[in-house]
Amino acid sequence: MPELPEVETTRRSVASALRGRRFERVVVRERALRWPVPARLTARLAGCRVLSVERRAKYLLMRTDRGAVILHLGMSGSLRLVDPDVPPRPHDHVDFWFDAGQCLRLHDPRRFGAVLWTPGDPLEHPLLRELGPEPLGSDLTPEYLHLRARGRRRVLRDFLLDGRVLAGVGNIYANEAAHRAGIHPLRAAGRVALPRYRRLVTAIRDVLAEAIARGGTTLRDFVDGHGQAGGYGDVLTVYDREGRACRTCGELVRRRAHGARSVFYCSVCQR
DNA sequence: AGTGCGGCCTGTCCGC
DNA sequence: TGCGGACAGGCCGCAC
Repeated sequence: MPELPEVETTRRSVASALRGRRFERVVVRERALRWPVPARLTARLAGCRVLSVERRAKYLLMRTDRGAVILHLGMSGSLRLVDPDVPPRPHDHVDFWFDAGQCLRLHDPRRFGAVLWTPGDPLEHPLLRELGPEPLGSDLTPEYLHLRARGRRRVLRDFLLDGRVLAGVGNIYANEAAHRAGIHPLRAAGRVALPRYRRLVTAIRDVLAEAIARGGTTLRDFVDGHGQAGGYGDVLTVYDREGRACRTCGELVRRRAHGARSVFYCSVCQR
């Protein structure tokens, strides 16, 4: 579910409340997430001061003076700041309590998310170490993508979903960016020329930035740290719009199954 | 080395 | 109304 814009929206909505706070305790109601929530988290975290809340790809990093908490929202996860007296709902698996009474609560029905602790640099954690460049950073260039795609027969949509190529782009924004760039998402990544990768990089950046500006995409249940849904779903051009008119040319948007997930595109605008 | 798939989970929706 | 199956925003780990 949450892709880069939703994770970034979450980060922005909780960062100022958490920065400078000390962890008091962690309440784990369900340990069986993507990986087991580390045992004795309270013992490790109590007293640690939050230096910053950062994002890398779709991971949230709560850096402290002794290590970092790595959070992932998986397909169905969300984080909310809740008042101390709010009882947990089903699937509210983990509470992080802070010294001034704040509670950061992880909700994740499908339990594909993760809560991890690392005493070292979280960017060197095995799950993060091999990640490709941040799409909104200066490391992502048309030349980089073009080079990485050389000889690759994998379709563009899947190429963009590969975290080692590009960090944080999921199925919604890969489809949206391909549409904005006018490239068919099922075209082999290695058969896209450099000028089209220029358009694609611009499209990726613009789509992600606009999605962040609108607080992310809420298809069914995404909310930010204040419980607010995102507004980018209103302006999606192809994703989840099968049979509806392309906002550019009026042609009906098509959907095709590819691998485990759907590809959406306009057969007129995208070649 | 690059590629595709199974599997991890719950919830929702759709057709019968 | 119930039931089975498909599908959903991620991504690791494995077999080829």
